[in-house]
Amino acid sequence: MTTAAQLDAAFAALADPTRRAIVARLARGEATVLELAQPFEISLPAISKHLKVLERAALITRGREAQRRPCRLRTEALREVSEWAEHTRRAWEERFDRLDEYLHAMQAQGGSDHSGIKERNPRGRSKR
Amino acid sequence: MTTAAQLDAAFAALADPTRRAIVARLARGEATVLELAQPFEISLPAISKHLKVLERAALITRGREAQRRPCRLRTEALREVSEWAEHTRRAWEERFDRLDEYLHAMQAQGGSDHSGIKERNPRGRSKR
DNA sequence: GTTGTACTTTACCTTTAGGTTAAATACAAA
DNA sequence: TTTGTATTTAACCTAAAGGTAAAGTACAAC
Repeated sequence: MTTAAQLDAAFAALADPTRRAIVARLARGEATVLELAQPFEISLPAISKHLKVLERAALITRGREAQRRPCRLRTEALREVSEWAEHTRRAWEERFDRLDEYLHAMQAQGGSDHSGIKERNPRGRSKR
Repeated sequence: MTTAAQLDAAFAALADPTRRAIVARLARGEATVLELAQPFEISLPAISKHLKVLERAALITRGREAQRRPCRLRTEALREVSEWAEHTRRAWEERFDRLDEYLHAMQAQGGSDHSGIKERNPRGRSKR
């Protein structure tokens, strides 16, 4: 179930470039905190905080292996993010298709659109 | 071209729930500032600021129609966001498939994985 | 039980994000 | 040219985000 709060937490977590880099790193496989910290110049506590944010956003889970805390990516939240963006984008493009048809119908009978924005189809000519 | 800065701006812009709501509203069609502000309890200057953030992140464009500034969604940035999330997710799932195969090979000859995280395939059994 | 390793927590600082109200701008209409 | 409508800019406030250093916890190994 995609609660609004879930999406919210995921987007907020991914807004930080360090956190996105961590997520990208984890996509290549599980890693410990020290391993994740290594590419960055910030302190370990800072990394620790970032991981906590990612965990609360359900973007990662943390295991335990002796004194290490290996991190693993969770895919659900990532999928929700991508689906929200795709769904929103598609909604607009479909609407645009309809508007496009409408405008051509209008143009055929000499109408005008009054949009104030210069006509510029973001995808070039509409498919279909 | 997907510059890191572009993605960064887009994710940062979408981190705010008000801004995501505005984007979702715009997916249903062009709207003026007043129209966009209407569902929210915050002041007009606050909306204006949000729109500026969205514009700088290239998530919207703004036209001009007399004293109105109709906003229109741009799809490129949204696509980049969704592609980043999908790509990252897929990278992990593909890696997981390989690990999965490896683990089963190990299991077949009596090995152990030492991961510290309880085995739990996020997608159920791996496809292929 | 002391030492080392891998973190996390606490207490703190500084910057920025999101909000406000009041004033400014841009244009239309009377 | 005054008035109204739509929106932005300016000045300001407050809370939260991201960072730090220093102390605390957990576990392994000696």
